[in-house]
Amino acid sequence: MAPLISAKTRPVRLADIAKAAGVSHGTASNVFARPEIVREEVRERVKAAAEAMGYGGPDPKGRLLRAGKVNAIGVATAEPLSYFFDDPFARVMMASISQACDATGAGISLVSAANNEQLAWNIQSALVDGFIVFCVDGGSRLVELARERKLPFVALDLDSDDDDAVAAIGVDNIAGAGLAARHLTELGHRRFAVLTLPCADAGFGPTTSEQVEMALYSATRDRLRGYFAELSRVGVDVSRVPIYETVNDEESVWAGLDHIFAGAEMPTAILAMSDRMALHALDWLRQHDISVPGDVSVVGFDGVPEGAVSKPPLTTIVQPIAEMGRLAVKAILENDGSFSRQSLPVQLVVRASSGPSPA
Amino acid sequence: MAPLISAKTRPVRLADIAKAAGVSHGTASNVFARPEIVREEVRERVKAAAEAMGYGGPDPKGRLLRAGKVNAIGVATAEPLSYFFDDPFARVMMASISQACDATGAGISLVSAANNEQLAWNIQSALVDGFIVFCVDGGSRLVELARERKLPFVALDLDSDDDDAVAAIGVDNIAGAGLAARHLTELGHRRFAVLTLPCADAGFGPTTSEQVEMALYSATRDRLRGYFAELSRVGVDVSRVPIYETVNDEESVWAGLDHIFAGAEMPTAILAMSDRMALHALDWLRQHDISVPGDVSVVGFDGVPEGAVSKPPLTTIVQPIAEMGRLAVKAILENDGSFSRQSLPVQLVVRASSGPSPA
DNA sequence: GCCTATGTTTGAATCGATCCAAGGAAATGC
DNA sequence: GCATTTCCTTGGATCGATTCAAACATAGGC
Repeated sequence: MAPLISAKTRPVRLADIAKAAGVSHGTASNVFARPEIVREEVRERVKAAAEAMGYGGPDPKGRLLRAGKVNAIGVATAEPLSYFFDDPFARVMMASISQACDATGAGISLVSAANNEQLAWNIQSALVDGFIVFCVDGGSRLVELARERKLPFVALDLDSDDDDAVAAIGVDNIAGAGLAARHLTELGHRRFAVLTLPCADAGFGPTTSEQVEMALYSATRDRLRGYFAELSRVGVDVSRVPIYETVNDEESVWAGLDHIFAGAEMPTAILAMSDRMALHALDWLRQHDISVPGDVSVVGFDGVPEGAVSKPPLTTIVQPIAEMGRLAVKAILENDGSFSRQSLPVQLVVRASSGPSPA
Repeated sequence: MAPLISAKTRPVRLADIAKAAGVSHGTASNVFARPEIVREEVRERVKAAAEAMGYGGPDPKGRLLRAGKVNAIGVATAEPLSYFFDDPFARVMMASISQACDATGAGISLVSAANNEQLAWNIQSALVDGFIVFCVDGGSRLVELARERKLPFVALDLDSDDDDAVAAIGVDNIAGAGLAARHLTELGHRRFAVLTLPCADAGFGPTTSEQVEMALYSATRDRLRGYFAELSRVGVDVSRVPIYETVNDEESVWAGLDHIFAGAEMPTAILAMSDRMALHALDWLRQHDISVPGDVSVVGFDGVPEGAVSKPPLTTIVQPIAEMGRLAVKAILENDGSFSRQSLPVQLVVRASSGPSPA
């Protein structure tokens, strides 16, 4: 049986087994890296020495420095690590990113952190060949940090205000939001409420379109612009449309609906900037015996799989998530130093959560 | 604006900016690692040089070699990478692992591969301080590879047949399966069917208990043993209980049920070795207008959150997934060279998918 | 016996940082 | 003015591998 590792002993190095086998370290290295070029007798001797000394194979730490390439891409977000496994949008995106990575043999490192300081350090010290940056929240800071590493990186989701030196893959949020709103106005809705993604730092509550305009992240701004452009077009007074800022979780969405439906004029349609919020909204409405789409219609944004099987199935704006993931990985791995910004089309998918306005 | 990276130019090194700023590399290093010990005037000069030359900060590749610690743990599985985001059990487990990592500031590297050869290389070259090994399939090979790295590692799920030099965290599968079976026998069921996890390499179809006994992975074996021990106890002839091997996806589960319900004696109860299979089974039964639990009861295994909201909610054996994740991370990070094997308790959670036997 | 071709092995250089003992300069004490 | 302390800076050693030109050995050709 191989000797157990002890916490005390210094790990065995290639040089140690080279000495033990009486060969140079160059030869020892070849035994592992290019076994075919070393004479069989020597090869066996080195391998035997390695076995006897409990050598764990060439340490990637050493190899890495020489080789330069890590062969892994980092996926970064300002959320805690568990975001990757909890959030429906993130999961679908990650699944497509991982497929692209599998196809090319690249690994994935999850980079993230609870607090801001930790995040900076984690990005600075991540062992990766490039970053894919999830711009859900705190996007600009994240982009800034990633850029400082001078490694290839792509931002997921276009920031229309960003300068063009940032490679990005995203969708046209204004057009998508417009599609969602138009779907509802065409169904006759005139009284709306909007659930927005986080704008300022961590907090939820009623907000205004001026505040949303200052949102850190452009998807939030653009989606509101898209909604309001369409609503204005049909004569809705957007200054009276309640906007509730959430943190994209159940608690804040429910608080938002408590607030919205406590108002004098109850909306007949809810525009949610993410499917996650929309799904939480459906739960709240069901619990309050408000019929969807009889009393209230709900339209989400993202196109996560859960939306297809919710009760009722969710009308939403579908992003080509798989395509975005594939393009992002490609952009990192085939990085040629050029920056590119790609905008992908979105699609309105009508399901059962939206219907004609009551009244 | 900082100069753009070009694919051609060799990246700037710490030594380059030290030279440019007219200081030693030692001092240059201190500017980034311990700025407080270098004189302000010098610090600014070096920082200015760094900025001017487009230096991306100390390369973690270099630091790593010196420091020795990666500060990341690898999570390995023999499935493709997307398994981490697709599979409900994996997701819950990963969420708890990531929480534990966040708490300690460690990163996560996903290690996996489409094919076996690639997998070996990926494990050998993963830049991690230790491994958590998901033993869903091909477990023993994975454990072998991880062990060869001589890094701390923990297998998730105990393999009762493994030798004791492998640290592992798992649940008592025999007892858990017994609990599931007893629940059904107490409800009066006597006609059963079993859906098993993969036994041999990739393939699905009817199988036998002898075949399952040869399953690569002990959880499969143990769960069947647990089921059959209980069924035998109440006098069921287990040799006549149909066993269908799936690959834990919708297609193979549905094929299994097609097969099982085509038989002469339709079962009144289905024992599924994972919630994922159980949930697919519920879908199949609903589509075939077979009432659950009126006609058929279904009991799963794992305790994933989806089971609580399925139609009907799933009776299952709940594993303490969060606890397992936390312990696994702790075992890696606080590795003191000792091996430990921990078996955690499971719990029967009765929901609406199980009821009294008809007839 | 000399020259070439072929196959192995060697040892120095390199990757990019951090650490540390030692040295130098300025400030303080007496 | 000399000794002591304090504060910065220096440059060599180190982390663990890979790579490559050069040295060496052996065999074969003539």
